[in-house]
Amino acid sequence: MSDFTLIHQDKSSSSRLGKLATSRGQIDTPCFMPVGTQATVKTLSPVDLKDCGAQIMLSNAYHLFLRPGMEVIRQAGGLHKFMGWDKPVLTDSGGFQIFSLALLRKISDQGVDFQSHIDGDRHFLTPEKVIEIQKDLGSDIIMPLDECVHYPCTRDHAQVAGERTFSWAKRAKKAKAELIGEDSSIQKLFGIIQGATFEDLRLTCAKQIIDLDFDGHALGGLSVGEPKDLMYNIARVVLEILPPSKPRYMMGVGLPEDLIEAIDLGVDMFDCVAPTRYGRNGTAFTSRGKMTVRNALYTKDFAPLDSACGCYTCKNFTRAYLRHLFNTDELLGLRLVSLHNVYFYQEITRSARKAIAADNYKAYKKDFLDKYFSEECV
RNA sequence: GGGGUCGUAGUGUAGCCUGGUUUAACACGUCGCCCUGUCACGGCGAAGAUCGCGAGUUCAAAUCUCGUCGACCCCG
Repeated sequence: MSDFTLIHQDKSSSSRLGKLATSRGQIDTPCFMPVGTQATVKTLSPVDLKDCGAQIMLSNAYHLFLRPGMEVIRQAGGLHKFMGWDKPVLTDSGGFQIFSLALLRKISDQGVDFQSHIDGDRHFLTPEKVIEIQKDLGSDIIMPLDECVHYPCTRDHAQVAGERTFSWAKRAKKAKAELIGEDSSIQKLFGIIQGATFEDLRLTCAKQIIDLDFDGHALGGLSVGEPKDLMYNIARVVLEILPPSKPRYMMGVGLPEDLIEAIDLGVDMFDCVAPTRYGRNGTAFTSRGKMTVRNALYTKDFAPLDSACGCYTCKNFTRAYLRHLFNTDELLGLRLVSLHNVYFYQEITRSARKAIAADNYKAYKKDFLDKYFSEECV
């Protein structure tokens, strides 16, 4: 019996409705995972997240390994207890940090020699070590160490990174079997497909990863600066050959329009810092597009951020008030807009699931994008 | 009446002593753009000032001199 159940395949698109079973509850897909790198989704409490409808959150093995360190997490009784979140958690391995903190690393086939961005201490991360860390974290879905490349990137470099990612995937799979066991109901291990923007490399990587029989498949290394049509094209090409019986996770994506596009192509899971980072920087995502909350335009605007939204922020506060909070550097502003944005993202997946169930995804998508990119602001 | 301090973008200031390297700087405010597996309450940019007004000195004045107007302070 698989932990992932494909409930319905939309007849108007490649979008799918599914359920992913974990020991901490089921996740309806398509789903969006708010990012809580430091064992917290910045400014939001677990109660806030649940109120938004978040079913799973993402955290990060690399960051937690450095701080507070695994001894603290072990003594706390695992990551869930440590941060007071009892729903599923997916942890990223730190593969992306190799990419984003590139100045502080040396990659070899054996692993990654990192210098901590916090105190300069050196650490050596291997595929095995990363599995061990995530075992101790106790996250419900764990990710193998991978190598992400920048865009643009040469074919040779992309090929080397893809091959290394594959060889690390094999080691991760083996380490998981040895350290945690084969039982996927405790912790699932997804395989990450790299290959940059080269279709043939992506397909090769995908086939290799598929053969290793992971619990799910992840598209890595996308949305790193490549044009959108390239990103969607690569996603489409890879998704076409992924087995429908397993969940597909598009790592680090994306903006609202990206979710809408990728769901159309058959992606089931997403994570992105956008709702929280944009929220902290004063941009709200609304059904009518992005809104820069601090603009003077809203000084005396006593409407909610989005009149179509049912979140706590929209039910209780006005644009004028939120603008005031940002203008005065009050912390509540960061929190209220982050809350709204996370709710908005959850609402996208909720309504997408409804549309898929009704075989109506294409119409839903068109309606969403028409409104989102329409010129009317209010 | 006498003496003094000060007048530079919407606001608050720097520059003035030791004129030119000033396309007059900075902060806040205003406006715009950016952020995609978070070293990120972050990053980038734009508009906005005939330097109170007038005259003089000088090759050259926000800067020196004189006058004038205005604000404030002290002494009568």
